[in-house]
Amino acid sequence: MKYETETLTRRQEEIYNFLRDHQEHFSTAPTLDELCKMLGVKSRGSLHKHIQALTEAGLIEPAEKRQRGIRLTSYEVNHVDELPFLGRIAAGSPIEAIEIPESIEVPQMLRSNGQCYVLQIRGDSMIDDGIFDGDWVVIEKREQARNGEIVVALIEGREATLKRIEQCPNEVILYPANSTMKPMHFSPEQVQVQGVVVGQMRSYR
Amino acid sequence: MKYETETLTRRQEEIYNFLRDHQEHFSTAPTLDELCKMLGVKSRGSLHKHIQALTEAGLIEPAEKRQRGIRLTSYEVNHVDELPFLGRIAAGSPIEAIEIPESIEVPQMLRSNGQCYVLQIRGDSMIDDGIFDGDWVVIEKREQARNGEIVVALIEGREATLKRIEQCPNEVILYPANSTMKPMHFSPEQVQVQGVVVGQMRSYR
DNA sequence: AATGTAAATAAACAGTTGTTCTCTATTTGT
DNA sequence: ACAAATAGAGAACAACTGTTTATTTACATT
Repeated sequence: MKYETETLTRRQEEIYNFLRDHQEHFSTAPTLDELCKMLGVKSRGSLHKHIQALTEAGLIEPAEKRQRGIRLTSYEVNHVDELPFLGRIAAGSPIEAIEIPESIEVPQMLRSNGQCYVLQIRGDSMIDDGIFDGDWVVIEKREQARNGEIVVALIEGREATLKRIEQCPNEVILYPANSTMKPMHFSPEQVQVQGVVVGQMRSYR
Repeated sequence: MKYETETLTRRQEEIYNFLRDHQEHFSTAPTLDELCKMLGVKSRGSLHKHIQALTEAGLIEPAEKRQRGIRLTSYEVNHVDELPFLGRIAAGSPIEAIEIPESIEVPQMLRSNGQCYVLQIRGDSMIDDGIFDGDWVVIEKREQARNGEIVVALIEGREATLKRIEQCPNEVILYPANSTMKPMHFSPEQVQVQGVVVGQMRSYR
């Protein structure tokens, strides 16, 4: 007998996609019987073989206690409502990118219609605007900003900071929201807007 | 045979409290066997009678599909992506409840394992703690708080506020996080903790 | 001393669930 | 055209789960 190939068969992929598409509608981990009904399969044993293959492929895992249904691996992580978590941002340094870009759950309310991503705040430079060390901010990727918006600004192509921006014809002023720091003045060429803050989240645990 | 009294027996209350205290630790709905082990009961049948009584009392409900464990009523509120949005809270007034309780999307990261709900902030009394007018806060329903936590406190049974709490044997101090306001001192009987802040969200649009 | 209630144990039952097996039909590759 | 791979049906099995019943123990009330 041959070793199993590590690629999925057509039907296995079909079933996996079904599980992915429907995982949101499962209140509890689905049963083989339930899945059979939904997939139109009449034999529990038939389905079991596919489920077993997917389990060995690491895409699925049985609910821990036995006899308690099947769920996708990292069930809650693959939610539709996730944005890429790109890294941490501290005043005066480049953005510290995450090696493996993770995902982070973000409610619809905290996003804009544009392309968004998430950064975590390092430091207290925005403390007076209610953005604290450790907070997550949702950034809409955008090159232009309106005056008064909080932006991810790249200074001299090196440092990245989160600041409130005021743009005049000949000058760009970045206001740190921290009474112990002073506004910084630049020429328009020195400052490049990378995105605008549209949401913020904090966990107290 | 007599009709069942509507009050719980000593043991029923004991078991109900156990379930309440431990619901956070259940990843899936617990089984009678599992509960037996945890409670030190050797017979599944013994426990079943108590569970049945609690179910009739409306405090517990069997997981929908049969053969899938037992959960507290409204257990799954914590497992969907939305939490009930109960109303707005302003310093010095009762909570302004929403007529029809809506739902609001809250990421897993911003919740605790306990029962949670969402309030929207009115006013600037927590501005120094980074909680602004219009922000949403995620509250874990809880009657006890640790010192330093931000709580929803009911004062004299009437006013509700969001404050940082310090509890001494003879005194409860509520600190508004706003330098223009002063800490308020109460006797322990005057202040009732209703919940603890575990998360916060803000939209900039 | 007699009685009733609460609580626990143990055994048994039926339905569910995951698993394994054999057998058959269909598709695929050479 | 033939063999291998894939897919499904159905049966059978053991473990688990909720439920019921009979029996015993402890305890408080009368």
